[in-house]
Amino acid sequence: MSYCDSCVVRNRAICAALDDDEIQALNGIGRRKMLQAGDPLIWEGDDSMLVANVIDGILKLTNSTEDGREQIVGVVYPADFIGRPFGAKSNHSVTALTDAKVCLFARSDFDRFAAEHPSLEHKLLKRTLDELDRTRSWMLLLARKSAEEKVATFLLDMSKRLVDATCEAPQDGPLDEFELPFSRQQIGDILGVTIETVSRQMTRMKRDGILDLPTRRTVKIVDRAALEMIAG
Amino acid sequence: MSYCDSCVVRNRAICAALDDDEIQALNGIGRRKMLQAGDPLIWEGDDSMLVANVIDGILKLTNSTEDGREQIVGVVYPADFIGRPFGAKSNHSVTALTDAKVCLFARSDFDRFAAEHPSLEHKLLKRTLDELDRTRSWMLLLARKSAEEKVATFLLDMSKRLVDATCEAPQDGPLDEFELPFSRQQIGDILGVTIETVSRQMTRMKRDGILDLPTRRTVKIVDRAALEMIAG
DNA sequence: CGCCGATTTGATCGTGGTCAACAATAGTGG
DNA sequence: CCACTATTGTTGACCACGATCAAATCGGCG
Repeated sequence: MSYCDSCVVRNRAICAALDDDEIQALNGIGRRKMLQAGDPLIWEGDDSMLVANVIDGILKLTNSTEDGREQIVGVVYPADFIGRPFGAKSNHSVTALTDAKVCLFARSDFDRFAAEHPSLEHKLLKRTLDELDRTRSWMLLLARKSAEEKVATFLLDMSKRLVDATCEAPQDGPLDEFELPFSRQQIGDILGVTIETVSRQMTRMKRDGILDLPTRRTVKIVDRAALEMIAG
Repeated sequence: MSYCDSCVVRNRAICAALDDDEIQALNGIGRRKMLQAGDPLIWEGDDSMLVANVIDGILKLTNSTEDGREQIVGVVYPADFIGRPFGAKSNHSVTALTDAKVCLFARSDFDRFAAEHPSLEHKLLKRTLDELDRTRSWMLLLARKSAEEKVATFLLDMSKRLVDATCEAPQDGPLDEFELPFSRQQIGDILGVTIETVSRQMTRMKRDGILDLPTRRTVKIVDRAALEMIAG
């Protein structure tokens, strides 16, 4: 009997590469951990001792300058992988944005296990390549897009990414209404703008009939075509 | 007899994971290709049919908006890997910045070969994880740093990255004088600023005695400490 | 209801973009 | 080797977007 048998991400996380015996072995070196919103998991610059799979919740990866400017460089969702195997240093901090549950491994244990299970490394490689592509696309947004384009692109991205996180029933298209898992400050930290700019852009889109904002965290996309036009 | 026997990156590229027999097999599915500065290798949005190892030269990876704004999302040097194995689409264009030599594979051939050679995938995974870390660190620069900080950070990065590309004799520390492999336009495309801004920052640093700029492409770091201070 | 943090709104300012002219260098042909 | 041109880089004037500072308002929670 192992935790993994009932794991909700058993078939989506990199664990999907493993058969039952292998899962059993992996289970032996991992442990579950609950995090509350705001809890840090890894600190930038620390020795990288941990890796993890996200079971539930959303976490952010951040880089900071010495004088305190922060940039969110990645957001991880259930089934995503966290941490830096085969490396000595963590280059970014990991912090829970919502209450979260992760499956935690000592890096050295994981490294050893991975080296013996090529199919696991293969899945991790595919995942890492995908993440690299996504990250590179985001660079174009950070460096070249206007505040308006950034916010529009962000909202469209959310409406796609939150599909399976939001509802039990599988849904194919993007969501037209969803709860933001981020505060305005965090949206600013993702887009590289200030909270005031995020706020102004969103209220302007509401005024223009593109969005509806029933509550602070709820977004309803009224005119998706217009939003896509703005996103560029 | 294979090309690989005399390959200058044989021991630094992912090929280093392979023994002589395996190299022989890989050699069978690859071919060499020369590129001139400016030649495209892969187009953004194309079906991803190619992957490659860089043997010599420098290439850029770019993303563009529909209206023509371009962002360089990565720069690859000798021994680096190019392309998107196990995926359908290329998310960015690849173009030679200098004359270059690459070792080219059909993606499907490479995918098959990689699946049979876990040690190759392991090297590729480590490389991809490193590249992801580097890319994420660059996001902080793009999103949060001032033009002055961007240029300073860029020059310091160059002085490290160009060490083994520049001179035959191995040198440990960063270079204090080097040739930029980029035009002002390309530097702007890397940093997410305009050519005028790059130019102004560099001439200001020259005026302040931090740099010397003997020719357009030559940079001499006179006061490294000051440059590091500015880079933040 | 009253408090506190999050968000919105407003006024002002500065960095870096834009547009334009000019300078310097590389490239080409006589 | 020099004249001519094309390309690349520099400099200046001006402007706009988004940052900053400040105040008002909203919303959650005891």
